[in-house]
Amino acid sequence: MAEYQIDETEKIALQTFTKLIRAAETVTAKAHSRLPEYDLTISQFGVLEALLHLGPLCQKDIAAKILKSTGNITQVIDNLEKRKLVVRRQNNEDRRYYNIHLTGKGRSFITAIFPEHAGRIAEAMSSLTSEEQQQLGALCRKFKPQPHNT
Amino acid sequence: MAEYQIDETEKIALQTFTKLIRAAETVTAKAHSRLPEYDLTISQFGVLEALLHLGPLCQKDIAAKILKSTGNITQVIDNLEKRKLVVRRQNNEDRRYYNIHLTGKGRSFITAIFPEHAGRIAEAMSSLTSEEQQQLGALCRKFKPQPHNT
DNA sequence: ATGCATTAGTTTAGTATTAAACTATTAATT
DNA sequence: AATTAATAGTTTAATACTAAACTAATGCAT
Repeated sequence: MAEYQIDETEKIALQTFTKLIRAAETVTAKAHSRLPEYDLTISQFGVLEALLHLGPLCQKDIAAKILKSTGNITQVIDNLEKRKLVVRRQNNEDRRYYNIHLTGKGRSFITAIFPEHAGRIAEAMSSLTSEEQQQLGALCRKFKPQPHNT
Repeated sequence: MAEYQIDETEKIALQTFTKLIRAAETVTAKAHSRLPEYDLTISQFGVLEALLHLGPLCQKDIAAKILKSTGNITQVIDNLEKRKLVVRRQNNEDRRYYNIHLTGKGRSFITAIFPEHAGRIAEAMSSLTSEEQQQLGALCRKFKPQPHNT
């Protein structure tokens, strides 16, 4: 009986795990399908979106926000800076930090494309009613992320 | 009123989307944290697991199963074959196909490590009760995946 | 039968990503 | 004040992955 319990619990966990991963993959694939048209990677988009909604951030915070390594962020910011969508500004109180700001060009760019993107996400999520989405969100919130180590 | 509805719907979709992605990321990070100790990538593990539970598969089916491109599968199978964990066997009825088989070594290897891996997934999922997991699974199942194009 | 289209798998070239070693700056300890 | 530790960001080397062009085999059409 106890053995059955253990096996059954694990079986449910495995099945749910697979469904969760596949759902996430399905939805992200749809949500990000048009980013190449804007010449943006998912990470680049994530950075611009974060800066738009949260204001200037240092690279470490950006890394935490979009779940990537700081080494990767260096390159993503490099690429965005080359296109003059963002700019690095060294913090004068603590010169280890660079605060990353949207440029005017960057702001109008992300402002212009964000609504379409949001619409695409909403569409990708529309397999669920808003009520179901809230249930899903409530369940997902119970997984506490561990801080990234890099 | 209609306008409010639209915005509210989209807002919920965006929030839920973020939570879903983060939950998937959190759980996979925990679940796969020890794979490097077995000298396996996530994809390699996925292939071995699929072969163990589903029997021999052709590369296209493997690609669909682990959500990667066929070009990538070629390389993953190459690497597993070098380590003599799997073997390619050309299908004689249709010689375009290679059926990928676990070797004896591959089978005992994956059989040995799978229980630990399953335990790790179960642990990662243990933020939710089995009932909650089943609710989560039921919600996730409503997202219908689109077939991969490559 | 001969060409056309499709399909499975491979190759190639390029990109995103990471871990780990490194530099530069700041904070803490003695 | 001097040394040590911690922190933000960069660099380096390596890997996983993809898209797209390609090869080889099969099925279909006229």
